[in-house]
Parts: sequence; C-alpha cells; structure tokens
Amino acid sequence: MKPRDDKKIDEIYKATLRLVKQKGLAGITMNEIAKEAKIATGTLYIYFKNKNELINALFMVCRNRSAAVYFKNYDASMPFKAGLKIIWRNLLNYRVKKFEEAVFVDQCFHSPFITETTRELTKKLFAPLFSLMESGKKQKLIKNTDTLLLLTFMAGSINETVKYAHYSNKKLSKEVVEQMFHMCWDGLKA
Amino acid sequence: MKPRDDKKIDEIYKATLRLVKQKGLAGITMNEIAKEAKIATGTLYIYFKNKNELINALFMVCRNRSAAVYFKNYDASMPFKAGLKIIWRNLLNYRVKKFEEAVFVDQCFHSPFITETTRELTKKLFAPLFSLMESGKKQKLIKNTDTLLLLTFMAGSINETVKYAHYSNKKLSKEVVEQMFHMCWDGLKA
Amino acid sequence: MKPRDDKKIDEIYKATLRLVKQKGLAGITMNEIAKEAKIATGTLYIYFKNKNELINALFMVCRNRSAAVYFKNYDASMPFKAGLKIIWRNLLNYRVKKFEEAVFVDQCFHSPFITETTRELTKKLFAPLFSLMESGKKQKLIKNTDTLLLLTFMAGSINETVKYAHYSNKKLSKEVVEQMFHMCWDGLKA
Amino acid sequence: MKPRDDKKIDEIYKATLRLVKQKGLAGITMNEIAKEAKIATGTLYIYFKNKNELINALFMVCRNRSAAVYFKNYDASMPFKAGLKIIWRNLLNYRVKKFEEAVFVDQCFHSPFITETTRELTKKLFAPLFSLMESGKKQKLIKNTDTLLLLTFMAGSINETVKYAHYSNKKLSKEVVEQMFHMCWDGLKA
DNA sequence: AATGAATGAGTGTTCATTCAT
DNA sequence: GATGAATGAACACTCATTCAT
Repeated sequence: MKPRDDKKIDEIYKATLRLVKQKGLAGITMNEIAKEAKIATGTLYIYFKNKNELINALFMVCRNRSAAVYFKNYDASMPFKAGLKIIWRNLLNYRVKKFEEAVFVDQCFHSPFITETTRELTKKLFAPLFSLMESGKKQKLIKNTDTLLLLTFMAGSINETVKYAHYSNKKLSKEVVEQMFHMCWDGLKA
Repeated sequence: MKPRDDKKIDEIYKATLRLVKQKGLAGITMNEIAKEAKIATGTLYIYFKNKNELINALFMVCRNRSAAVYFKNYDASMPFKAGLKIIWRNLLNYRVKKFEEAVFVDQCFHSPFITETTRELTKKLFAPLFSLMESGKKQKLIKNTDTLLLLTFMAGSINETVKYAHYSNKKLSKEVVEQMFHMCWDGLKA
Repeated sequence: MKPRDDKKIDEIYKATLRLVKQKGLAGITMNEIAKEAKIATGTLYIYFKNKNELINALFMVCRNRSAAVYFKNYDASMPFKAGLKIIWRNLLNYRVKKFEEAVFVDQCFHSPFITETTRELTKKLFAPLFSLMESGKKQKLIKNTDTLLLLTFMAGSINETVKYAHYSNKKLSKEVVEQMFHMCWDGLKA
Repeated sequence: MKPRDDKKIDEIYKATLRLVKQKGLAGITMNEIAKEAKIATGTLYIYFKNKNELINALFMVCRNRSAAVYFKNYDASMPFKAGLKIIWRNLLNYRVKKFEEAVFVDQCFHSPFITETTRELTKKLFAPLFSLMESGKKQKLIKNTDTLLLLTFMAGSINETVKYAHYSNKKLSKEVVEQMFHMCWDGLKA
C-alpha cells in the first residue's frame, strides 16, 4: 500500500502560495496548482475536498505558522521595550521571509473562499501580543490608547513597508530596520 | 465604442466596487456586474472592451479620484506640520468614506487584471506628497530617513487602522483620530 | 433582442429521448445532449439549471403527454368494455409510437435523477383510469379485485409486449393486437 | 486473473445489486461498489477486468440464477395447468425475493454496459418455458397465439405487479396471488 | 493477493464574450 | 444603443483504471 504523503500536502501549499503571489487569488485554477505541485489534478482532491477547503486550510496553516514565529525568543518576563522589539522584529522577518504567505493571507480576507469561522479562529492567535501592549500601557511606557489601535499602528507600518521594499526590490538593511523600529517606537511611546 | 452615457459608466463602476467588497476580485463575473448595474450583459461590452479593461479603467479612476482628494485644502506654502496634518486627514477620510475603492485598489495590486503600465501610472500621482516630505526633512522637522520609507510608514498605519475600524464596526471618533495622528507624528518627527 | 426559443426546449427533449433509448440513462452526458440537439453546451444551461432538472422536466413532460393521450376519444359515458378498449388501445399506441418516451420513463424510476416529488406528481395523472375500473367492478363486468392490481395487470401486459415487439423487430399486426386485447379482457372479466 | 475467492465475488455482486436498487445503474461508481463490498478499489480489478465485465458477469449470474429457480419443482410430465402454475409461482417468488436482481436486469437492457452477446445468451435460458407453452397450445388449453406473445403476457403482468407491490409497500397475500394467477390463467386459456 | 493513493481523461457547469434582434 | 440568448473554451471536480507498496 502507498501511504498518504504529507510531503505532498506541503508541495500543494507551496505551489498555491507561489501562484497566488504571481497572479492573485483571482487567477488560480486547481489545474495550475496541480501542475505547479507536480501532481495530477485528481490527487489534489485526495488531499482537499475542494478548492474552498484547500484555501481555508492553507489560510489556517499560514496564520498558525506566523503566530508561532511571532513569539520566537520572546519571554513575557522581559523588559517591555526589549520584548516589543523582539516581537516587532519577528513580525518583520516573517513578512519579509514569507512574503508569499503574507500576500496570500491579505488576499484571503476579501475573498469568497474564507469562511466566517476561519476568519474568527485567526483572532485568537494573537492574544500574547495583546497582553504585552496592555502591560506596556500599565507601565506608562506607551500611549494610553485603545490597545487594538496600538497594535494596528504597529502592524500597519510593518506590512506596508515590507510590501514597498519587496516591490521596489530594495533590501531592508540593518540601518533601515533600525530606523523603522525607531519610528514605530516613537509613535507608540508615551 | 465608448459613447457618452456617463451615468451608465458610473453605475458599472459602483456595481463593481460593491461586488468586489462583498466577494473579492476573485469572485465577480461580468454577468453579476451587469445585473448589479441593472443593465444587460452585452451593454457592458459597449462601454468596456473586456473585463480587463473594465478593471483597469476603474483602477485608474480610483487612483485619480484619491489623488485629487488627498490634496484638498492643502497649499504648498503652509507650515509643514499643518500641511501634513491636512493631507494625513484627507488620506484617512478617503479610505474611510470610499472604503470600497480602497479595497478594490488593494486587491488589484496582486491580480492578473492590472497591467504593468497601469501600475506605473499610479506612482506619478503622489508626487506632491513626496515633495512635502522632502521639505520636512530639509527643515529638520522629521527624521532624515528614506522618503519613501517615511511615506510608507504613514500610509501603512492609516490603511491598517481604517481596515481594523471597518471590520470591527468601530467608528473612528475625533479623539481616536487625534491619537492616531499623534502617533504618526511622533513616529515621523526628528 | 433574441427571445428565448421554445423550439429549442423541444429539440433538447427529443435529443435526450433519442440518446436514452440508444445508451440508457447511465450513458448520457450533457455534451452529447447538446451536440445531438445541435446547440452549444452552455445553451443547455440557459434552459435547464442542471442535468437533474432537465431529466425531471422531461420526465414530467412525458408523463403529462402520455396521460393526455390515454384518454383520447374516451368518454366516461361509454359502455364499460368499449371505453376500456379505447383506453387500452391508446396505451398500446402510445407505447408503440413513443417508445423512446416509454423507455425513458421506465429508466427514470430507478435513477438518482428523479426526485420524490416528481415521482409523486405522476400518480395523480391516472385517476380517470382508476374510476373506469371501479365502475367496471360495480357493474360486475370485471373481477372484484384490488383496482390497482387490475390496472397493473393491464399495464404490465401492454408494456412487456411492446418491449418484446420492439426488440424483436416485430410489428404488432391488427390481429395480434386483437389477440392481446382478448387476453387482457379475459384476464380481467368476471 | 480470477482467483477463487468466491466469497469476495459474492460480496461484490451483492454490493452492486444493493447500490443499483438504490440509485440506478446510472449512479454507481467502482469506488462505491468497493466500499459497499468492504474491499479496496484495486481489489475489484483483481476479480473483474473492468466495470463492463463486472456488470456483464453479474447480469449473466442473475439470469442463470433466475432460470434455475424458474423450473424448481417443475416436471415436464405434469398436467399443463399444474406445471404452469408452479412456474408462474416461481417467477413471482423470484421477483419478489430477489427484487434487486430483477431491477438490475431490467436496468441493464437499456444500458451501454450489456453487450449484444450477453443479451442473446439470455434468450436460451428460457427454452423449457417455451416448450411448455407450445404443449399447452397443442392440447388446446390455451389460446392459439404466438408463443412469445403468450409468455410476454404472463411475464408482463408478473413483473409489473411485483414492482407495484414493492413500491407501494404492499405484501402480496396468498389471496392476492391467487387472484393474480386467476387473471393470468383466464387471459391465457382458450 | 490486497491495498488505497495516484492518475488524467472526461464530466457537469460556468463565464467572458459575441451576435441576432 | 441596448438586450439577453448563444457560444464554447475553460473551470472545478469525478471516476474508471493503474501502480507502488
């Protein structure tokens, strides 16, 4: 017997991400995904019930992966600014290194593929970041503003900057990254 | 091919924007657009050669409209911070009021519909904003960082915040808007 | 404007019947139906939402048509045997002349296409035949057996005979038809 | 290719009959058959070269089985009516007890699966019934009509009645069966 | 022999586009 | 110009069949 191959699932995911980056969610077909993943069309349907489920599954995988990465090297007992910088850097690194995943996730939010339940599950993943900000506020280190607004401010500047860097083919040098964090921190700090 | 029933063209645009917001670029068909615009499918093809051209035309319309709005009430002779605040507010207002347009434009960037030339045309529209930032840097009012990085920082926080507010059904109160600008300014300032 | 063409529906029906007779319900594809009806595949879907609805609609058309034919030249005031003979002959003629329809209807009963509601609607069409048998029983002209059993007996012999004649390429001569009715009548009569 | 695991072949046959009764020949797949028979898809192809051969083999099995049953307890030396009644009853019993087989065989006649040779083989099985009728005619006990017509008349009323009873969920009581034979006999007799 | 994953031609269905009215 | 029926290539998905284990 030929066992089900988990590597194949990964190939499918990779193929999908590559194609979405190239042509957007709007432009992908199941046939293309299969070809890109070097399997037959039918094989796709062994691993995923249909296109919808493939997209949703990949969406959740991306979200989970990113959440896992965000808190790498982070420890809740760190001083606030140090902890924030680590997470900030993780966020940036993730979006730079896994640019395709980031693009895919962004595209999904306004697509008919993502179900409401998938959308909601995603919120739960970022709780630790929320706590960090709350503690920053308590310590009067950052502005006493709505926590989600603070997070959005931080995320927004990262996301947009990474997009800009990617499409203008500029590498984010150490200096630029430091400048970026500097801007972000100045914006947040009390 | 393009007669002057501008009302009809506008209906088509509105219909498209409404649908893209609902279902994403991936999910709309020419038939749906026609139905939503209350015209026949064939009529669509009197006003636009094909789907591609419809999307591209609408993309350019949105970009032009937004560029026009960005510099409302702005005058290059204003003091830097006052000018910046006006533009900043215009940007925010545009994205809040014309949320559908913003979503559409964002979706287009990673779609097979937008041609490279359309993509490039869009850059030219924001020259005045570029100049403003340069002047701010000369006056040592803001950080001496790559101008595009500064712009991206500003735009990113606005975009993400508006999205957050929209999807969480929160209105951006005067206070919140002031706080947002405060964060942005603190981030930029020297 | 090109109006919707009722002739086309008829062409589709005819094509379907022809194909079902040739290859059975199991073997038909929408493409074949379209080709046989000399229209494009997509056109099929203007007139019928999907394969299921096409089959169901045709099923009902056949049943209605047959019900209409069964009672041609029949009048409830006729003497019982005369009336019965007319209906009997109508049944026979229908199944001979519209053999394709009869085959189609038979095939449908055990198919996944026919919905329960379609199946039930069909029962209502044969009420007059039911009344006739009841009256025959009251006049003690035919056996005092369950009416549906009498009807089934009559229908069964007709159906099977027509099939036999068709597949063995035998024409049902006047004499044979008389013999058949004779057998049927002898079977029914008290 | 065909090893002797007769149990497995039997399971496959049973599974097929069950499914055909449920969804018709049109609706079954090899996968479903395998699942219903509790074997792997590939195993199906060890026992049958392809779908066609499976259906044809099952068709022949059904025909042979039925032919065997038809003449149970029958002896050519019996008086005509007694012999006929035995066979008649066997036919009825078979179609009641093996309703699934009967449905399957009926469906096969108009399917692309059954080959012409299979169709022809089937005729040979009913020779004894043919002889019986001929002898009945010689003894002037039954009508002097085409023998196949007489047989068809008999078979038709049985088939249709069993279908009717099955789908209306009525059991055929001893009385009803007697009435049915009475009708059949009256129809046949000289 | 038995398994069920893998295949890809073929299915039902959709949809950008054309065309007769 | 306006309509919406007609088209057929292309899509999502299925399924008879094969094949590696």
